Amino acid sequence: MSESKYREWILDTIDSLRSRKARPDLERICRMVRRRHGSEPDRTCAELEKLIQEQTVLKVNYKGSISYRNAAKVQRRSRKKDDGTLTTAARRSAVEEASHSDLSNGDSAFGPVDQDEEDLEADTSMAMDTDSNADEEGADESRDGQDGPSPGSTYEDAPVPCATVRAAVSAPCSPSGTRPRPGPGCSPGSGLDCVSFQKAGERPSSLPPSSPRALTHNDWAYHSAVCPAERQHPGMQRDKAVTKPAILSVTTSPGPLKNNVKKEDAGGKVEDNGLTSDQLVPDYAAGLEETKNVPDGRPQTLSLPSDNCTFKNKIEISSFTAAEDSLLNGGKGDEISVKKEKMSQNLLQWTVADVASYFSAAGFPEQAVAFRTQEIDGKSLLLMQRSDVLTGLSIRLGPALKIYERHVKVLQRTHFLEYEDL
DNA sequence: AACTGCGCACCAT
DNA sequence: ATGGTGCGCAGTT
Repeated sequence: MSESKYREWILDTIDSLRSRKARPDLERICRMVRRRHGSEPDRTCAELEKLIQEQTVLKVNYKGSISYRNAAKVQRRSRKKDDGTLTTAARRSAVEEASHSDLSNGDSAFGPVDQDEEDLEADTSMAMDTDSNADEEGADESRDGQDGPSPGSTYEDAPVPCATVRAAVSAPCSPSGTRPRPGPGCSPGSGLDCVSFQKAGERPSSLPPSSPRALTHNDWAYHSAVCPAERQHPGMQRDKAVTKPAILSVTTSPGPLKNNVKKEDAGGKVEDNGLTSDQLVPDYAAGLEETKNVPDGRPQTLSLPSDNCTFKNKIEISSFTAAEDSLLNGGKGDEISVKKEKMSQNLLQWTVADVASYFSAAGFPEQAVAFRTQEIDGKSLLLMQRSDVLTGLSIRLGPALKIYERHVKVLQRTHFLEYEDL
């Protein structure tokens, strides 16, 4: 219950700061939320993390510092102009495209990437990664059950990652000095630090190695969504030991699939990059760290066995979707089918949060909100019909069509096929 | 002291 | 050229 409230508060705050031409950074967001609603910075920070994970809020690195964006707005803006001019059809795609790109771009670069389906897929997969992170979120919010690792504090996790990152980078967080102080309440030296230090700009170099989605341009940008590692970050502390696994899982998702499907591009790095957002920043430096753990930085193909997390399933699903497309082009199906299996089974267990995260990750953060609002969980998703998606969610036709055709339908088909087989 | 408004330079497209 | 972003500073609460 408080979650939605926080979502509102935070998005509102971000909008507010933006309109004031002030950078919507952690400190300001926390402060404003506290002032307006009396919420403690720590809590705000934690909630913000969740929003980032579900991509309701995008964390980006802009001009050397971290900023937070209202995902919904970012999307729209990106091609407003075009919209007006284009035909309905065109508009539609434009919008969609925009959303995708936005997701990845996060920042000022709401890229007008109109590539096409391929991009979509790519984005999707990328996004998925994000989801994977959501680990905690899934557990916490939806609390499927078993997994909830620990009642722990979500927010605590954030700090850790940062610290990690910091270490990796070697530069302490405060360097820039631009920012007076880390965050209001969000654990001192925690997420904020990471951020600030990252902005320093050195990060880029460190990323390259293994980070799947190495950032390519601008600043190094990574984003929770983007970085697989992220999920770790949430639970990093406790998972520390499991760090690798997490990574793996990540890999499992989009990256791997892709790799599997198209091994051609050796490295796979290329693909990732494409998707990559310019400035999305993953809070969790964990990602980096993880990356580091893996010496060769090669895409770890192992699939993570852990089935405990719901995310994983999610990820796979998404991957699957993407993979499916890839298949068309001639990929290998074995792996996919396996994933498919997992995914379909899990679909029934998806919670409302899982569904929302899925669509956010798939490049439809704005529409994901609608799914959440309508309380669509995995079971409901299976029952959705075309008209439900197109008109029942009150979302724009363009995204709705794509969501139905590329995601809902695919998920349903996969799910039911599985059952038939069984 | 904290908050707000905004001109203007930056940056990406 | 266009448009988003946010620094830095002045005004307001």
